[in-house]
Amino acid sequence: MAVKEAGVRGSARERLLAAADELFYNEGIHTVGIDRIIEQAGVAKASLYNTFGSKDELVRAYLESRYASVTQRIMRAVERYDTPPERLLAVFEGLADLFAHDYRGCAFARASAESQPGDQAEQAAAAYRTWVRVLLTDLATQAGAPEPELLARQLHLLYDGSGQAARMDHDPAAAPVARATAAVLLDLALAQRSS
Amino acid sequence: MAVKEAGVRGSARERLLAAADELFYNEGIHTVGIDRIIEQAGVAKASLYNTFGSKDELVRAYLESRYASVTQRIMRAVERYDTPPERLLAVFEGLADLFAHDYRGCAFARASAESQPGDQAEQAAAAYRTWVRVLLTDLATQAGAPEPELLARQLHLLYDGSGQAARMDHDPAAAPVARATAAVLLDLALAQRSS
DNA sequence: GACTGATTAGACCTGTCTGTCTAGTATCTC
DNA sequence: GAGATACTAGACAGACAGGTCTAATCAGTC
Repeated sequence: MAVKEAGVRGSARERLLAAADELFYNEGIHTVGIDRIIEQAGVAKASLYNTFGSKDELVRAYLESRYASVTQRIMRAVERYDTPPERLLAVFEGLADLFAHDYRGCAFARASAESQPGDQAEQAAAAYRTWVRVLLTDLATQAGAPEPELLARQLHLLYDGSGQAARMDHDPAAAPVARATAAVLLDLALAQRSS
Repeated sequence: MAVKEAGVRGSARERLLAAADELFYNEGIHTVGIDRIIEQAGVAKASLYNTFGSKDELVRAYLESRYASVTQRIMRAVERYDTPPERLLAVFEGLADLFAHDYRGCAFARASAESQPGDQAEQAAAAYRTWVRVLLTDLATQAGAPEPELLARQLHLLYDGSGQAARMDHDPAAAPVARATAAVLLDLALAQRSS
């Protein structure tokens, strides 16, 4: 029965990744042991080690899949709009979407809080932060901001801050507040351009 | 010799707390074992358990001491000024001071990332966040903001965001950027009042 | 100098962690 | 039906965690 159900749910790799995604994200990487993972995945321990080789490698795969799903969610929100200013502010609508689904904070910041300097978690976090910053800078440029790097930096503060607030205060409304604040800063930047 | 040196450095409790403060903050609570703590403190294991009773209690004391030192540092910056708008923005100067000294992110967010829901770390984090929010709201009210709660909320986003940026991007300059952005939002709020 | 209380080093206990290994079973292909 | 492949359960090893305990040592007090 367990096997049949497993067959329905997908390959051992997929089930392990799904279990890791949920448990690592919700409870922390150090806190969650291999046994918890394989129990939740409904998979034998040997399957985990045949598929991933080590817990470290499973963590790597978990962070990679988080990166893909988060960036995809943000991009989906951006692509709903056509004009550059709308697209820039849509980043915060992507965050709102993120916060609405069992949000427990930035996965990379969480992982980084448990990792040693130079660890794979720090590298994943750095890649994610670069992605966000480049996205914001590009969209700010396209929107016509006179100093796109500065605006991107300000919006990145709001981006990070809203994630922290959503997590620590259990307050998903941090996203619309950040969006509204970003809109104020954007308007101001565009007004300065024409003066 | 070790004993003499210990005598110079303070009581066992102080040394344990100092070691916990450094190791827990820099490397994480789960990652750092009791043995690392007592080695760094130059103290016997029995002394730790006589003084604190358990690792959990040491963690509690560590978070309490962090709360005291962080809030104190912010307040010192605020009290350097007399006028309410300056005092409000001085919060970000307190952050700059914080970021300048081996900053590794918000200690409460870090601890919370490793903790179970309802844990002592979450309670400490909630207390800290309430303290920040109340401080910002009070200062915004005194500065004459027409909607002090809204302004405080916006500034709290910048507060959190600058901490995240300082930590993840190794960029202490996030504090002055946040301060400048906060100044823009404050000016705008005060301008709306008189219109 | 004897007593008290705090502190020391470190052996030790118990539980849990990651990771390995064995032996058996289900499924699919030829 | 035979063989290959992927998976299963679970025992096991070695390292390390938090925590306890013993015996010795030191400082201060009478």
